[in-house]
Amino acid sequence: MIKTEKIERIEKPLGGIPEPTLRRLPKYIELLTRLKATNMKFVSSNYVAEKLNLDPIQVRKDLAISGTIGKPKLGFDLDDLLAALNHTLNWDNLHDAFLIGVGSLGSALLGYKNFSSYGLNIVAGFDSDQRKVGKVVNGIKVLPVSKLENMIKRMKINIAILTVPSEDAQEIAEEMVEAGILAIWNFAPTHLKLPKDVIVENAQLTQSLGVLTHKLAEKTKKEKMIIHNN
Amino acid sequence: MIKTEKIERIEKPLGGIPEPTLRRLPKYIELLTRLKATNMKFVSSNYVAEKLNLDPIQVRKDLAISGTIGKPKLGFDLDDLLAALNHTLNWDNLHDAFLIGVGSLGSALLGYKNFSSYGLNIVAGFDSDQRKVGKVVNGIKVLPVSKLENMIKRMKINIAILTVPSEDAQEIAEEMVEAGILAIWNFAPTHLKLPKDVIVENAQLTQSLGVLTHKLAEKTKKEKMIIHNN
DNA sequence: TAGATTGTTAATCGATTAACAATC
DNA sequence: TAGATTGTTAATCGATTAACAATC
Repeated sequence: MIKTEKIERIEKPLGGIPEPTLRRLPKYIELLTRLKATNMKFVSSNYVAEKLNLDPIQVRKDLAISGTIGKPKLGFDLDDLLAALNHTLNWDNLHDAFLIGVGSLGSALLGYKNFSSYGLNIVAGFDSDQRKVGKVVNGIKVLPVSKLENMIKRMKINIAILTVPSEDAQEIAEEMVEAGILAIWNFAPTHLKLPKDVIVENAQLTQSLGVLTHKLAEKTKKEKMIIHNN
Repeated sequence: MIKTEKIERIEKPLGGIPEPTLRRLPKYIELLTRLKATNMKFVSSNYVAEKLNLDPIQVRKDLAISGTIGKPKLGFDLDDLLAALNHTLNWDNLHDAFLIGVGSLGSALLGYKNFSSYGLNIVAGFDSDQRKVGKVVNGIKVLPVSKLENMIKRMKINIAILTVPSEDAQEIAEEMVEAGILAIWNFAPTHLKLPKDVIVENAQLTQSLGVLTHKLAEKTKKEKMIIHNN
């Protein structure tokens, strides 16, 4: 009994930020970065809400979790707010990462220069295709996947970007977990079944596409109904 | 008064599926497709829940919205269920789409053969770079972006995949809306401000990356606390 | 039949929205 | 000061989870 209480008291403040809030933070960061470039110094929750089509109260609640305190009548200090939000997402320091699967998507990601703004530093690519091994794609070397486990251990890599075909994803993921990987950013459209202490985030391309095609069907249906009602 | 009531009665059943449910549907489809390949004929909500780390009750509620009725003791007919889920997402018929921005990510997407499983058929690419125009990338022709508006109108294209740099995204999106586009799948990490009847789905790479890096920070922090407590 | 599984109705939980006092 | 904006506390809403009856 006493033990349970203790655990709850320790864990509660840690998993503190609601995931919907967490998913909105990058939107704030993106907007604020744009505003900063125009030399704006303060920004109000109303302004942010209007630009992002959100509710001002929600914006204030969201921004509050970063710990920044706004000034009545003025709003939030742009620099402070940006720094705090970036810190909340852990985007203010770099994490080395491996990318596994140097196909067309993997190569595109290797070429994406902006990952450093998001705390990500890709240090090597891996592929099982001998023809790709040894190549340098956008300045990043491609190594044989056989060396993956060893390199994760040796370099103490925490983050893996998984861009292999669906069929190979589960197996490689398990290997990496074995080697001590802490987080996997999964681009393969398949569910990875791994120990629950491993952080898995799915890039979820099919998810957002599904929402889009479904909404489109609804919209078309609705328009047809309106026509029939006239 | 009477008018408002009428609108509500018409709209309620249309926007019926909760978005969290909608976002889980692709996961079900992916799993069921794999099971189908093993010649399984029936599947229970418990089995699905176990494979996807979900709650069985939630799975049953989710599957119910597709209209499929399960058989007590047996579960759901795999083929029926798959067909119904694909229909719910509108993945059972093809939609022509344009892709705008044939950079490395855009090219990677042009090469992605599986979009047809998701109801998507990319018929042309567009780019503002004269050197890319005229090229054929993975069988898909690249046209000048100056022709975009006209082609959307002429071919009655409903879906656009937007893979241009952030700075250009808003302007091109507005152009496409002008031309009558109904839905935009946005890969640019910027918020598009458009009339609210336009369907915008963000690929949200930064969102999922943000969740990952945040959770990683929490995890590391927690582990440090545990060490200090020992 | 007994047992497994579905599907529905009710309870709980958490996020969003509203109301309002505090403050520059 | 008056007015705009913040931040907190309460109310509402919707999704998840629980309980249980129905059925093969």
